[in-house]
Amino acid sequence: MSRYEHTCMIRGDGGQTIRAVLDRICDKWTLLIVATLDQGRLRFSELHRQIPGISQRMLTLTLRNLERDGLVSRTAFAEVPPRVEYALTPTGRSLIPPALALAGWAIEHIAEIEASRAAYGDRNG
Amino acid sequence: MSRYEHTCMIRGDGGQTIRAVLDRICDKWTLLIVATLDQGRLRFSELHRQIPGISQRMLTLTLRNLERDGLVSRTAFAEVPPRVEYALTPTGRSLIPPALALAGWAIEHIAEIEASRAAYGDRNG
DNA sequence: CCGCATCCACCACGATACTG
DNA sequence: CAGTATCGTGGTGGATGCGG
Repeated sequence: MSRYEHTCMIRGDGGQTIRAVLDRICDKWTLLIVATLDQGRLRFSELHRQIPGISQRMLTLTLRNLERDGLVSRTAFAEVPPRVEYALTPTGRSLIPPALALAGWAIEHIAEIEASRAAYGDRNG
Repeated sequence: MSRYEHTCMIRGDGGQTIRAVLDRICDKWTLLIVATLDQGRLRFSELHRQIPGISQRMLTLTLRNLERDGLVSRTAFAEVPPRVEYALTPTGRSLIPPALALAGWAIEHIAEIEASRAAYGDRNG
């Protein structure tokens, strides 16, 4: 089976499936949160500390979406002060390997991509 | 080396590298175009036909960005009527395997994600 | 055939302030 | 501590029409 036939996995249904997932994981913070939770259970404030630049709002929103999609579990404790812990579900953990594949590609090629972009910017606007 | 240490590839520099790549490939059409070009050289109109739903504008825009980043090469022929062919560069081809990894995950888990989403929607708004 | 220009709707995201 | 509410904004992408 050629690689071209494999890419039917991507083009398959007109891109519906792949794009459904891209819409899910390709926002600004999702992958970062999933990678951070690979450490294990973390509290809201710990996540907030470990992910530089994220706002409370986006952390809350992204975690809600991840919970809704079954990638992250949320456990609230009835204490004072309140405590909430987040952890990856098995489905969430299964996202890590393909995410690492993508990250590996990123690290390997980001330099030449930016070089090409700079060169193109010189030739044009 | 534990998997947690691997995820440092993602969290590494505060997410700068991984997000630079996500910003590049996670728009609506990039991955679909790259997968389609895995067949080989294709003309503009052939791409337009093979990717259902894409507008001329977005096809042009996305191809320009891919060319700028060195993932796609563009060859224009001085003919009447005009003919332009697009093909993956080696860098562009190298994106296919990680993209397939992600697509594989998508196909494997999209059903349970949507089920979880539906169940969540029932429990809430 | 291939593409650019313009206009416009939407929404992801950030900043800020407030609550149990 | 762990959120919610509200407002403002830039950018993405769709529709349409024109140009080489």
